[in-house]
Amino acid sequence: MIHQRECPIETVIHVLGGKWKPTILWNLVESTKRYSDLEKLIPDVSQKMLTQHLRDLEHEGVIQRTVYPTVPPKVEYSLSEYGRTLVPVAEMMCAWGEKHNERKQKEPAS
Amino acid sequence: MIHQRECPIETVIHVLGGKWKPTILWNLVESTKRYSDLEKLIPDVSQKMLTQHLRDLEHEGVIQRTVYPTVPPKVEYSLSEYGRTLVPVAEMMCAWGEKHNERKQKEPAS
DNA sequence: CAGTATCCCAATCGATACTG
DNA sequence: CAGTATCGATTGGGATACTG
Repeated sequence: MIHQRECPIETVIHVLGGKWKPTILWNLVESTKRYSDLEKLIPDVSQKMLTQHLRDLEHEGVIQRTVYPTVPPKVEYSLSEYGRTLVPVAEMMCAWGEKHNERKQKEPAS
Repeated sequence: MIHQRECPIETVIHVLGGKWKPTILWNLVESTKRYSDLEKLIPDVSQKMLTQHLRDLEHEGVIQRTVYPTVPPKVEYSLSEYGRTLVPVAEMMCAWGEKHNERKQKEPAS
């Protein structure tokens, strides 16, 4: 992947743009969650995508991964302080998205 | 494509998430542009993608397409009033994206 | 001028099976 | 419990050629 991002909007889309990334984010806003919690909270996500998205978000510094070296293993995911700076952006996107969805329902023709 | 959008963030990503869509949007914020203007302003976009993205944005109601039935044809694209409601959202995304890009440059390690 | 049409490659995502 | 590995289907995007 080329890491010249002319447009910073693409950066946000890159960070948030994965099928389950927004959902993961919302779930971690409330509180820290274990891997298995996220699996239950997001029933339709495959293990592959959940793991991949968690790794991506971790790499971007948005979430933190904490491993407890116990048997069986315990891994917790939480929003980092930095990740919380993304929340207002996500909320603004969410607000526009909601209005847009309503609008599209009202005018199927145009 | 399934049009159930559980998360409205995905809606925004769907509207703005195409390789050249943000760029197209920025170019239309200033003023109305002709198809050929956009081709010149965005040299790396292929005709296929430019046309496709313009159609997408038009379908979402973000831009307006005006055809002048002259020979040769003249087609103008402009941001709709509705499309302008998306600009503040895009700007907020842009601001976060810029900071994020700076951050990533500063800490290549972690 | 403003597009279409076609072919092809790369990335994304899902399903399934397996493991420290 | 928390993953990894592999395969295959779908989608996004680029290159080229052609048209009302």
